Amino acid sequence: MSRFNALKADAHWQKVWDDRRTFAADDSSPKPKSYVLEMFPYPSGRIHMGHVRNYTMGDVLARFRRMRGFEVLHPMGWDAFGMPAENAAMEKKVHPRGWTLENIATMKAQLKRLGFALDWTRELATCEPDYYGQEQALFLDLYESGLVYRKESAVNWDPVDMTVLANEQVIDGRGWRSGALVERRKLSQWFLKITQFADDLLEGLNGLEHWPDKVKLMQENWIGKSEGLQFRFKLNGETAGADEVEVFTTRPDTIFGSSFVAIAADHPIAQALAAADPEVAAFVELCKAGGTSAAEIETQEKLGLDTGIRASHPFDSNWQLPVYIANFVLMDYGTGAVFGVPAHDQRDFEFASKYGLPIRRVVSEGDKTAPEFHDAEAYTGPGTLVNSHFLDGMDVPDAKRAVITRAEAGGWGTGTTVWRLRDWGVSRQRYWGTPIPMIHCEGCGVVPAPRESLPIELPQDVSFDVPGNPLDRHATWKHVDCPKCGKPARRETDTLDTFVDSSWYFIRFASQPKDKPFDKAIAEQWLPVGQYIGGVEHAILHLLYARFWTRALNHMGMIDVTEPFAGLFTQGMVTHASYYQIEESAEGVERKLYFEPSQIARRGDGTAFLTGTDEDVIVGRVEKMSKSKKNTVDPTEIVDQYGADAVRWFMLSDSPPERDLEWSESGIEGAWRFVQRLWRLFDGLAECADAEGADKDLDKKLHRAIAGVAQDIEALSFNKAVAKLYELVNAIERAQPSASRTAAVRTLARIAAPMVPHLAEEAWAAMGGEGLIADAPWPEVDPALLVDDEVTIAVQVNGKLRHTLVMPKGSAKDVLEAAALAADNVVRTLDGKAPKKVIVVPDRLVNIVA
RNA sequence: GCCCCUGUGGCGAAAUUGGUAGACGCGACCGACUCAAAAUCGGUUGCCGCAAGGCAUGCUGGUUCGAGUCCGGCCAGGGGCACCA
Repeated sequence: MSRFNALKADAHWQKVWDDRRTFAADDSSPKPKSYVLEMFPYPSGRIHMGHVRNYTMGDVLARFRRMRGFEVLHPMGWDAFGMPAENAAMEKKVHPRGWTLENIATMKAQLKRLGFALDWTRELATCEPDYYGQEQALFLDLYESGLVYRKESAVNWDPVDMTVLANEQVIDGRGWRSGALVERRKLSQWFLKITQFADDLLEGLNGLEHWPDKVKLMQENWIGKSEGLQFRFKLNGETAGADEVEVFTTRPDTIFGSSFVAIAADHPIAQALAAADPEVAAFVELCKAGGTSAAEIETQEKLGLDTGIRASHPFDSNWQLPVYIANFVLMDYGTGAVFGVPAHDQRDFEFASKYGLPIRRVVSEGDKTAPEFHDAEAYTGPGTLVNSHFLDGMDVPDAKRAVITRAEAGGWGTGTTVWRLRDWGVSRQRYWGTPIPMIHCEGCGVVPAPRESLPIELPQDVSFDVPGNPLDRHATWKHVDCPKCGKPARRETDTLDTFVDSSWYFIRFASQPKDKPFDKAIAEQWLPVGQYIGGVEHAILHLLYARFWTRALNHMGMIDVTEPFAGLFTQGMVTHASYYQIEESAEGVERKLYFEPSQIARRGDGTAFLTGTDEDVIVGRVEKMSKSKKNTVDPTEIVDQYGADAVRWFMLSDSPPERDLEWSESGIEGAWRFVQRLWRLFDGLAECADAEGADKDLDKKLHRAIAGVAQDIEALSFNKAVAKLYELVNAIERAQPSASRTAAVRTLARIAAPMVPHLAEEAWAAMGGEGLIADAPWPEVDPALLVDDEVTIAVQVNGKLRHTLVMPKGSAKDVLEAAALAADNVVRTLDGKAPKKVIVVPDRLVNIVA
C-alpha cells in the first residue's frame, strides 16, 4: 500500500492540463455555455488565503459544470492599477509597472500551484495598453453618448503635502504622511451619469434571482429612491439674486412642525453671504474642515450659523423661520437645503436642542398628542397628524399626499423623486491608472482625444520623489496640440478610478479582439456571467458600477445584455487569531506589537508564548488575515507541505462559504488525513477488484451522495458536499468487498474530482479510466435508489419527544395514530388521561395533545 | 451617524425551510496495534443526574398542537458608507 505523493501528483497533472490546454474555453463549441468567474485579484505581492478560498470555490463549480457537459469559461486576470503600486514606488524606489508585473508573475505561479482549472490563454492585466486603450475607447463612446460630464466636486486636501488624499489616507482627520488636518477642497472632475440609470438599476434588482437578498437590499438602499416634495420658501430680502430657497423633503407631512431652514455651506446663498460678510466666510471655511467620507461628515459635531435671513412658512406668511448654514446639509443631495422638524428627525432634534429652536410635535406617538415635546429623542414612527391645521387626523402617508397636492395646486412646489445615488466621479489625481483621453484647449475647451491616438500610454519616466501627480509634473507628456485647432493644448492628467477597470473586464475575458473592446456576438455567447464569486466588501460599489457600465453599453447598442452577473455569491473571509504584546513607548502610549503565528507556541492551558523563550504573548481576536496584524499564513508554504488538494479540501470544509473560515493547523492536517484516506480506498481497490455480489445499502448511499453532492455544489454549499463525501467514505470503508463496493469506489473518484482534482486524476489513471477525469462525465443517479420504503416517525406528547416508530412509508394517519397511542412511553406519560387532540403529519410525526 | 449581516456542544457546523436539535469534521478521553512513538483502526463525547428524568439554539416577550426556523424588544460581534481594492 502506497502513500499519496501529493507534490509529485500536483506537478504531473498540472503539466498535463497545461499541455493539453484542458481548460481553454472554446468560443465555437456546440455545448451549452457556462461562465464561472471569481473577482480578479489586485496584484499586491503574494496570494493570500482569501484568494485561495475564493478561487477554490469557483474552481469546484467550474470543474463540476464541465463534468455536467458545459463548455466552461473560467478565466483569470489582474486588477493591476491602484495606489499600492505608487506607495511601493515612493517607499522602495521601484517603478509601479515593474513592481506590479513582478507581483503578477509571483501570484500567477502561486495560483498555478493550486491546480485551478483556469483558461490562462485569456489572461489580462488592466495596466497593459491592450486593455486600458480599449477602456479609453469605451470612455469616448460614453462621452459621445452624453454619459460623461465635468463638474466641481470635493476631495480630501492635505494642505502640507499639497496633494489629494484617498479616504484611506485620512486617519482621524489627518493626512497619513504629513499628519496635517485635512480639509475639503473643490476640484473640477469627470463624472459618469450613473443617476440616469438609477431607476433601471433599481428595477433590475428584481430580476436577479440568484443574488443574495442582502446584497440586493444594500444596493436598493444605496440607490435610495425617495418620493417627496420639492418646494420654495419665500425669503425676506434678496441674497445672491435669490428671494427664495428651494428645499426637498421626504416628510412634507411634518411641515407644520418645522422650526428652521438649513442650507449647505457651499449653497449659492451661503457663498454669496460669505463673500459679503467675514463672519459667514469664517463659518463656511470652518465647514470645510475634515475629510469627504460619509462616516466622518455624519459623526462630526453639528454646527450651524444663523444667517439672519428669515423664510416664510408656505401655509402662513406670518410664520417666520430662521435660515441657518449647517455643516450636515449636503449640497449633493436634493437641493442642498432642508427644513428642520426637530420633533420627528433625530438630526434636526439635536440641532434644535443645541441652538434653542422650538420643538413641536405634529405626529402623535401613542396617546401623546400635545405640541409640547419632552422626549429625549425624535419620534420617527407612524402616527396621526396633530397640531397641523388641515392635516389633523390624517395618517402619515395621507398627509404627505395632501401637502403635495396643495403645493402643486398653489404652484409653490412639486412632488418629486430624488435619489441618494450620486453620479460617479472617476477622476483621480494619480499616475498609476488609465489616462483619461481628453484634451483641454484654451480656445476650444474640452476636446476628446482622437481615436487614432489611442491607446494614450502612460509615460515610463516619472518620479515619485515629491507628493502629487507625476503626470502633471512630467516635462512633456501633457503637452499636445489641440486636435481641433492645432494650437498648443494640455492633456488631461487625471487618471480613471480603478473601479472603471473592473467594470468591464468580464466582457473582455469573453472576447478580446485587438482592434476593439470586444466582439458583440462572441461576448454575448458567454454573457451574462453565470456565477460570480467574491467578497461581500464589493456588495455595493464594484457590483453597482459593473451593472451600470453594462447598462450603458446596452444603451449605446454595443451589447444585448443588461445585467452582467446572473448569479452572485459573496464569500466570507479567512480569519486567524492575532498574537501580540503590549509595548509602552517613552511617552507612556501603549501599542500592540504583533507576532506571526509561526513564532508562537501554545501551552496546555491555552496561553501562548514566543517559541524559544518563555515570554507570554496575548492571544488576540480571531480576525481577518492582514499584514498589519501579522496573522497571515502564506498559502504557498502550506501547499508545499500538504499538497494542493489538502489545501483545497480544507478551504471547502466546515464553514459555510458565506461565513468566515478560521485557519487552523489542525484543520489543514485533518484535510491532509482525509486525502490520504481517500487514496487508501483507491489504492486498495486492486486487492478486491473481482469481488462479487450486490450491497443494496451501499448502492443507496452512493446514489444519495451523487445526487446530494451535485445539489450542494450547484448551490455552492461546499461544506455540505464535503460532509456528504465523508459519510460516503465512512460507509464504503465499513462495507465488505462486493461488486457494489468496487463500483462505489470508482464512482467516488468522479464525485470528489472537482474538489481534489490531482488525487482524482491519479486514482482515475490507476483504475484505468479513459482520458482525464477532468473530462469525464458526472455519474448518473438511479432515482429508484433514492426512495426509502421505511420512515422513522417521531411520537410527541405535548410537543416533547417520547418515542419513535419505524413504519412503512405512506402509512395511513389512523395507523400511525394507533401505533403512537399504543407505545409504552406514551401510555405512561398520558397516565390514563384521554388525549384532547392528535396531530398526525404523514411520514413525519404524531403529536398527542393531552 | 446611516445601511446590511451574524449569534446553535470545548470548537467549525448540520437541521428536508414550522415537525426527532447537534449530521459531518476538529479536539478531548478510553482501548487495539507497537519495545516505544507516529501513523492507522475501534469506542465514548451537549449540560445536570446513579437512574427515571430534567434543561438546552445570544437575552427577553409573543404566535402555534409544535419555534433554531415566524413576529416584537434588547445585547454582542462583523461588513459597507462613494478616492482601499
